[in-house]
Amino acid sequence: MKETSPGGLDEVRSDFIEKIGLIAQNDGLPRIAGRIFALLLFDGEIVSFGEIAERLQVSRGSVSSATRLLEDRGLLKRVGKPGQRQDFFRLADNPYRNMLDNIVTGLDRARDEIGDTLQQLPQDCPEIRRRVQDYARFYEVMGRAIDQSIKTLE
Amino acid sequence: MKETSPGGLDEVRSDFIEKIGLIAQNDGLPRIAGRIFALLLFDGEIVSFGEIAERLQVSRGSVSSATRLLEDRGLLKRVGKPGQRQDFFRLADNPYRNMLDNIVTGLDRARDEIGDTLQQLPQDCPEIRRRVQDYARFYEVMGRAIDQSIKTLE
DNA sequence: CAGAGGCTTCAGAAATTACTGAACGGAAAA
DNA sequence: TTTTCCGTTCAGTAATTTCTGAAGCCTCTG
Repeated sequence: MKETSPGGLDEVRSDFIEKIGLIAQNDGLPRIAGRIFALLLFDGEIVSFGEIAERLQVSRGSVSSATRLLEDRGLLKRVGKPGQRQDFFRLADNPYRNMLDNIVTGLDRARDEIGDTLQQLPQDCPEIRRRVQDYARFYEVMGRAIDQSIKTLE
Repeated sequence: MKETSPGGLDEVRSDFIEKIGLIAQNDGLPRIAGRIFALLLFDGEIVSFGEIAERLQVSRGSVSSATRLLEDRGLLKRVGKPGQRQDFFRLADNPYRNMLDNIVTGLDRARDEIGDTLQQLPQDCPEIRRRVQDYARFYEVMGRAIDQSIKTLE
């Protein structure tokens, strides 16, 4: 008996892929990017460009931009196969670590922007400065916490 | 000399408000919500419903939905003023703590959904299970880290 | 060199989300 | 009770983002 029985692995997989698509959307990524990530994560194999387009039923253009996005973020790796002209993809070696790095980068940027405001604030309004400082601290503390979790994860 | 000198406090404030509006948008919140939060943070005073609409040049409808959103998330507090029919707002007592709580809630939800998939996966595909488990662990570790940072912040 | 295969780019379509403004309902004031 | 003042709701509009599909370009193959 194959694993393609009704209510079996195939359904779990497609549910998973859709689920992660929504989570990605929630995190500000294109839905398709989440689905591709989920596909690679679930199957754990090297998948071709064309196969992604076919299995997810999306245009090649979408696959191109989504894979590039994921590649830039260090979530997947583009690999070549000898004798094959197509591009192939697999999960990056340390996708979660890279996700966390990306998050920390974003938090740092936010903190820096708030820091700029702080610097522009004259000394003679200490209450405002303190409130803005508290806000900056929020991003700083969260960034540090996530930075810490990178070590936990390894 | 008043603090309204050109290039002075007023400009820093409006820059700040716009900046936080964009950060909010980046975090998946309506821009207006971020602006309102920034306004209350910067001024540190109790501000009326009408004043928010006027100062930010947005419709009363937008103020209504954005303040409700921020209120639900525990970022601002709606208060009454004796002899005044208008609603007034101020920052919540512990806005950053509540922001972090909200983030942890979202992470927990994601982890739970992935956990559901894990439960549906038969035992005879240990590789898939391990990969999905790693993914769930990512959300779990991050959630714990942020939970930890709540204590740091207090 | 010609042809084919394959990724990328980009202009436009589709979908989602935010925002407005007017109508509504309720509470305070007169 | 009538009037006034406010906040909320909702239908429609605006703006943004995502996705598609065709044209373009490069590389490999024969």
